[in-house]
This record gives sequence, structure tokens and C-alpha cells, in this order.
Amino acid sequence: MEDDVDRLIAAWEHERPDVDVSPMHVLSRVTRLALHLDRARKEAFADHDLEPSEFDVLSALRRSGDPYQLSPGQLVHETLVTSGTMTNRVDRLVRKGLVERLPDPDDRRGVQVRLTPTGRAAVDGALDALLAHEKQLLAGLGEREAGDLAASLRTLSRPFDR
Amino acid sequence: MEDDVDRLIAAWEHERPDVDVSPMHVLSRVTRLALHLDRARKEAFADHDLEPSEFDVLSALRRSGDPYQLSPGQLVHETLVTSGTMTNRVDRLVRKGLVERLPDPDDRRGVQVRLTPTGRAAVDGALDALLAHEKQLLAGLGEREAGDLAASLRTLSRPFDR
DNA sequence: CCCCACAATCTCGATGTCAAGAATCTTGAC
DNA sequence: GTCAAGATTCTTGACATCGAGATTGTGGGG
Repeated sequence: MEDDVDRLIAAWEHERPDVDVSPMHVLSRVTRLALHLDRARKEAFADHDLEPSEFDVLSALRRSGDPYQLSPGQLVHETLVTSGTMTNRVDRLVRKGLVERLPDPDDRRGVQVRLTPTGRAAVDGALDALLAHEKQLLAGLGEREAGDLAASLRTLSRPFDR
Repeated sequence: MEDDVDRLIAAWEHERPDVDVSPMHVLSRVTRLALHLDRARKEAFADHDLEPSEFDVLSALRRSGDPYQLSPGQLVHETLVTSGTMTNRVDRLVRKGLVERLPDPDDRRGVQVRLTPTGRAAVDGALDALLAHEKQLLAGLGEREAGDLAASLRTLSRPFDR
């Protein structure tokens, strides 16, 4: 039942017996798992011609509800990237015809990014594929265990939520 | 006790009541937490003039034990990046004087990357700073809860560990 | 009414990563 | 021995991201 992180920690304990590396049991696993999850998402989206980073933008628009439009600033806040990155992502999605840029009627500095019908179909399809895959990954955990896991992760995330 | 992910999920349930988005309770939190952790690591390393990606390489060498040297291929395997990325990282660390490239005596194609004394001091100092910071983050969790969390994460990671 | 601090978005340059392929060397089958 | 197949490392080109600053517009105090 030993995994890569257990080996990594054992090596540290041998080389640096003076420090307590036990936080790695949790935090190293979070980091490594996230890396693997991102790659898995990439595969799950491949059939839909979407990158995970593109899905992040589309999904923020989709779950905001009708009329499926947000400002670039709101998208930046939702997706945890910088404004320069968001400009680039929106450009790409516009080229693909999945979103469109509209002038903000109330603020001439502003812009609204809106999901096109094609974009909405893409994100809905990709979501189904993603969840099907994620359900597989979680199959090894009982309902109780998954709930406890989520609760602990929420506790850990709290210092970062704003 | 509601967090960003709870809001995100509630929005999905409103917009896509036909699908079960509960896997996000776990997996979205893992992804978002990893993002925050990477930024926190960046801050923790700033005093030591190291990027998280550089620390990853140095720490792999450090915990491999005396004589603190590995081949680029072994480093690729340890750090979950591609060979092109590793060439680039090693170049940077050589420029900083933290590692050196030596010819492999047994295989003339091969190279060994070895930690310099400066590099060893850097990685040891950075590790102390990192663990001090990580300990803070985990302070909100009891010992029991942290153990359960690590165990669940290990279960989730299993499909990816080769 | 004007001005200035602030806000929203985009531009630009630097950098890190990946993917694919080139260059070099090793190994085992014959 | 020789050669083909594989292993190892590096190179190259494309691209996404970040961070800082430029651009344009807003809104309240004098």
C-alpha cells in the first residue's frame, strides 16, 4: 500500500531526520494529484476539442445562467488567472466561435463575454464527459469517506478563499 | 461555512439539475487548493531565490542522498515533467551555480546532475521555510483528520501511480 | 465644470512548458 | 563482428501564462 509520496517522505526522513516532513503526506499528495487530474481532464475534453483552460472559462459563463455572459473581470475572479491570460483565452474562444465579445451598455470601458449557442453545446457536452470520468476516479471512495475528504479540503482551503 | 466551491456547485445544480456534480466537491477543491499551494510555495521560497520548479529538482537530488546526483532521466521521472523541461531547468540551475553537469562514467550518452555545496545549502534552507509554512496551513486539522485526509488522497492517487 | 484618483481592459516582453524529432550511444540477435 | 532497435539527452518551435504598464473611461470633490 506504499505510494510515490510514501517513498519520497521516507527518503527525506533518512536524509533530514532533524525535520518533520509529515505535512507532505497531505500537501505533496494534493499537488501531485492535481497534476494528474489536470492531465486526465485534458483527455476527457479531447473529444470535444477543448483545453481545460478553455473549459474553465466556458463553464464559468455556463453556470452563471441565462444570458450566459460575464465581464472579463468577473471571469478573472472566477478562474484565478490574471487579466492578460483572460484576454488571451477569450481571444481564442472567440476565434473558435464559442463566445462573443459585446460592448457593455452601461460602461464604455467595459466588455461582456457571452456564450454562443455553439459554445453552450460544447460546454454542456464537455461537462458530461468530465463528470463521467470523475465519477470513475471517485469510485474507490465510499460516500462517507468522500464527504469527509471534501470537508477536510474545505478547511484547508479556507485561508485562501479571499 | 460556505466556500467558493460550494457556491460553484450550487450554481451548477441550478443550471444543470440533470447531472450529478457532486464529484466536484472533492476534485474541484483539490485543483483549486493545489493552485493556491503553488503560489504559497512561491512566496515561501522567495527569500531563498528559488522557484518551486527549481526546488523540485534540487529536492529530488537532495533526498536521493550522498553523492546527491541523478541522471536527467531520473529527474524527469521524479518530477513529472518532460525531458525538454528538465534540460531547461538544469540549465538554469547550472547558471545559478546550484548544480553541475558531469559526464556519466559508464554511459557516454549519459549525464549526471550533481548538487553543488551551494545548492545543497539552498535546498536545505528552502525546505525548512517550506515546512514551517506548511505546518501553519495544516494547523487547522487535527492529527487524526490529517491522517484520514492523507489516506483518502492516497486512494485517489493510486490509479495514477503507474 | 474640471481634474484626478481609480477602474476595466488590453498590450507587450519574458519565461516556462510541452511535443516532436535530432543526435549520440548501447545492447543483443544473428 | 555488425547492424538494427532501443535508450538517453538535447534542440527546436509553438504556445500559454504572468507581470507590468499603457489606454481608455468613470465619478466625486473642489
